[in-house]
Amino acid sequence: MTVTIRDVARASGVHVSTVSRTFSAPHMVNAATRTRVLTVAEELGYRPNRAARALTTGRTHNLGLIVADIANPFFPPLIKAAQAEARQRDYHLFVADTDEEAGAEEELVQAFSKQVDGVVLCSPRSSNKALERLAARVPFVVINRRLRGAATVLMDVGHGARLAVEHLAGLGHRRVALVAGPAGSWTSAEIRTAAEEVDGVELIVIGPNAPTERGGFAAAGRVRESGATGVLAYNDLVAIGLIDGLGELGLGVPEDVSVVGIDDIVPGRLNRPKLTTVAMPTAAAGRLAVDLLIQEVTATTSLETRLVIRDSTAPPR
Amino acid sequence: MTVTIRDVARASGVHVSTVSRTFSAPHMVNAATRTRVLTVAEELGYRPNRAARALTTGRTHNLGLIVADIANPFFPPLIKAAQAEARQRDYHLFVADTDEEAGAEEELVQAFSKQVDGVVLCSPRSSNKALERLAARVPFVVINRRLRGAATVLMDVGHGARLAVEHLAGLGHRRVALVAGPAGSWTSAEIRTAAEEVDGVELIVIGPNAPTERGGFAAAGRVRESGATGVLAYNDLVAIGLIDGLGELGLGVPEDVSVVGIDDIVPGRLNRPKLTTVAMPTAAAGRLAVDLLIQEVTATTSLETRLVIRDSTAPPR
DNA sequence: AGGTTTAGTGCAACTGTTTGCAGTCTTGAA
DNA sequence: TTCAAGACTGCAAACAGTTGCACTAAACCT
Repeated sequence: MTVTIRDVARASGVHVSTVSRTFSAPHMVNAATRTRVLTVAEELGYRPNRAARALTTGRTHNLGLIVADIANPFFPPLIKAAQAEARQRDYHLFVADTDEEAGAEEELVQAFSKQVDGVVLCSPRSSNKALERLAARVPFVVINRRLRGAATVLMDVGHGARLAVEHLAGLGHRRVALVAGPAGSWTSAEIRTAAEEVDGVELIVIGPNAPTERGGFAAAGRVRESGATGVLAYNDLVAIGLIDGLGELGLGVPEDVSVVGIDDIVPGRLNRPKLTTVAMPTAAAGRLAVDLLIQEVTATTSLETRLVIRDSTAPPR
Repeated sequence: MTVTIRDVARASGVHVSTVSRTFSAPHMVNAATRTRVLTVAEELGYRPNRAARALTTGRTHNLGLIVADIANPFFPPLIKAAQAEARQRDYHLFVADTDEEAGAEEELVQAFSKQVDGVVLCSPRSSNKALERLAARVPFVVINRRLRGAATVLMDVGHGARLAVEHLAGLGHRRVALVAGPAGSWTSAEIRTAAEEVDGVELIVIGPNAPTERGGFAAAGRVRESGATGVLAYNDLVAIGLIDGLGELGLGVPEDVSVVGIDDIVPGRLNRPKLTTVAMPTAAAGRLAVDLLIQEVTATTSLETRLVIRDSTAPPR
């Protein structure tokens, strides 16, 4: 029923090894034979069996991608780009989701290990110890986490945060609130130190907060009390929640207070006012991670972020 | 380096077939031997090689999932659920994206075919002919498309649309606009016929429109001209765009006109006003599709939709 | 006691490809 | 004309498992 390399060999009068070579090392076979084999293969509808190939070569041409939550709007563009890049290079991509549990990461990598040539881990929560253990099992690249010895792609949030605060300063804001993320978050720390570096504005840090819409909503009161006219939120979800919360308190955005988010997720673009935000190069990160994996290079890359100015920022009253 | 079934066999003094059986048919091996083999395997860090297993059994324990656009907010919850279900049943899930091109579907299934036990196709755009051709290659189940002979999971948009219009009618709206989707869309037709069945309201169909925010935005003018006080949009993106467009024309939602969307995507929940919408059971659909695939049953299922009432609907002036 | 079932295990063939090695046949150079 | 060097191609042994069949020994019947 399923047509194998042997069928093709028989039908085209050559040995299986020749058929094999016309697919995996075409230059080693005579042009005439090659086209003959190719046409016969086409007629018979032959497709190489990747499992068999994997068995001998040890390479599966599969990659794994592990993220915290597929449904979190931050990830889909990254997944999409990674998938596209993989496919273009004739790889297939397994996607898995830890549901925000650190333990699941290790378990997933284990499960993947015999089945992929490498895995990309997005913002892994596992300890360094655990990650080193995994490195022994399967090559991987991490996104958004510093980890020496491993291939890494970072997005330079710090730079983006600085741009954001400078943007606010440029509009004339002198008191800027930073609605921070969860305690212990690398990103949150990065944002804070960058924001503090900007001259000419007084920075009030509010937090820690949950990295969600509710977190932003809940922070609205303290933002008002702070007297800030501009605010940088930990991410777009927080920004959206904050704008909502400020609205409840009778403060309009951007008339009364300017808000800038981070991430540039779809809901921010659809929000009213459209969110001014720091765009994270998630697609580029996904692509790059896949490339690094396939080419087996260990490098640390830092991707530029940029500020997208939309409607949630304006000069202060 | 990599530990195989033979290593385990040698170390535990049994034949490879016994080791094989302790993993794939535990009941066929004596309890004592089984535990011995198991502990030895554990010590050696043995993991069955899925490629080799796939080669002999013909089953890969992999599934494919093909959607139009991973980054479209409609899909991630479905992908997430499908992935979780697959993993729970010891399957891995390839995710791929056609980027909205019908041709890519067939190509992708081809590419997957030797590598998966089945694939789930979400709202496939390919012709019936093409799909039948694919059915010969690999088992599949389709989501959101009627296709006789294939396992199918449908979401009953029609019912949801009816509920939506009834909701508007119940609030007192007598003139309701339907901002339809693209011409030739099954969903759009379904929505329309269901909406027309509701008594007591006059339905004005506006469209076809692009199924995007811009499509909704562009339709705002015609909605105003129609004199409708309530509108059912083709989906949440259209609804969000429409609300924006109505705002530009000086019409507030829900004060001046009520809007209900379809899909219940995240951006709708975060919108202001929060969108009243027809919730599609995408997660359930994803789970069910992989179940059907794994159990190899050919069934046609129709999943209930429900109306989620939030802030974009109110009684007319 | 003798025959039959049953549980547990070993044997070896098989899955579809790759690849190092060896052989054949041209070609080109000396 | 002879020899070396390529260019192709065939051979057969892996790769890491699964599984039908045969075999042994113990347990179960009459």
